Amino acid sequence: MNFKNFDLNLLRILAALLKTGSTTRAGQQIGLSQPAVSAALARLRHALNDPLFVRQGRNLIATEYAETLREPLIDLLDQTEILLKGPETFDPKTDGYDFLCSGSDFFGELLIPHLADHMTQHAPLVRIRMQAVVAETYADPLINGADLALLPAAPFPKWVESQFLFQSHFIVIARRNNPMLSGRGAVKSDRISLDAFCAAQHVLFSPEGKFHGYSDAALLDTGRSRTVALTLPTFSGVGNAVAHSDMIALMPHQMAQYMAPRIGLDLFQPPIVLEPIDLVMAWHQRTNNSPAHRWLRDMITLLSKPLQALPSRPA
DNA sequence: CTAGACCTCGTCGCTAACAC
DNA sequence: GTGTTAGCGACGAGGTCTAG
Repeated sequence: MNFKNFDLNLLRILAALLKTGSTTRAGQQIGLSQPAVSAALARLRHALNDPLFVRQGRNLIATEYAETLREPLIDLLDQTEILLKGPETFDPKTDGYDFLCSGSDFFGELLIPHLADHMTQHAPLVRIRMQAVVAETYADPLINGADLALLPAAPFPKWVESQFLFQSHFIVIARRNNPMLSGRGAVKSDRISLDAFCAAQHVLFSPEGKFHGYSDAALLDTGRSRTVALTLPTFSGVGNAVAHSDMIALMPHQMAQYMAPRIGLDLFQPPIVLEPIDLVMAWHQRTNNSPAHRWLRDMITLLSKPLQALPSRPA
């Protein structure tokens, strides 16, 4: 036989014939008419160079060769069916999976600890590698193999799926009793004056090391500008730099409220209107139907809900 | 009940045009 | 250069009918 030309669909029909011993019943079992099964049997006989079945009264009796095929063929088809179906479920209690996630320390500080807690209790065999965002475009982590990227909403390519998680407002952070601000009449939790904002040196979160953030464009609309003296690739680095200097920074309100009591920061409303940013999770379309990936996305969605509830005005 | 004759229609492979 | 889509013809699977 020539395996290259062999129609593997005939194996399904042969298995049905072996099970039923009748072209009529085999057809009923697999959804073909009797003549169609008969024709398929003729093709099988020609391809395998064996009569396969000999008619005996009202039944077809399998030849010795056909009998040798019975068990391995049925096993093979059962295994093929399981293979093509793929995993239908993911049980985090018993199934393992290694995920690669990409996101800033904003997520590392505020979201991942809750995920870690959930993993120890409910998903002991799941492992997550969290990598920092260092990317030219937001789709880069997914191109480079990340299963999930946590990042600001952006115009993603068609092959990227995304889901909104929560919104974040930028607020100003400064070290406690920063003389640059207290001398200018700023009161904690109040709106910082535009003059004080522009006079201060700024720390900027920028994984790419750029000296311009999205707030600079908004500032430019008012005809003013600021001085970015330092950029850092992590929000915790920005917070610490501000806590140990007279520099100030803009920071997502959830992160600022998390860090303020820990390292001694005062929080202020910015002097200009800054549109809130949408934080999303993004993933490659190829993992849309993966039960394991869906479990992870559901967990991220669930655990990020408290972050949406945090008020944007400092207390 | 099987299997051959004949018919219909879907699929496959090839080519060309087009988009990126 | 590569991938996608449309158009076309050839082929074959599967249907009905029917003889054995």
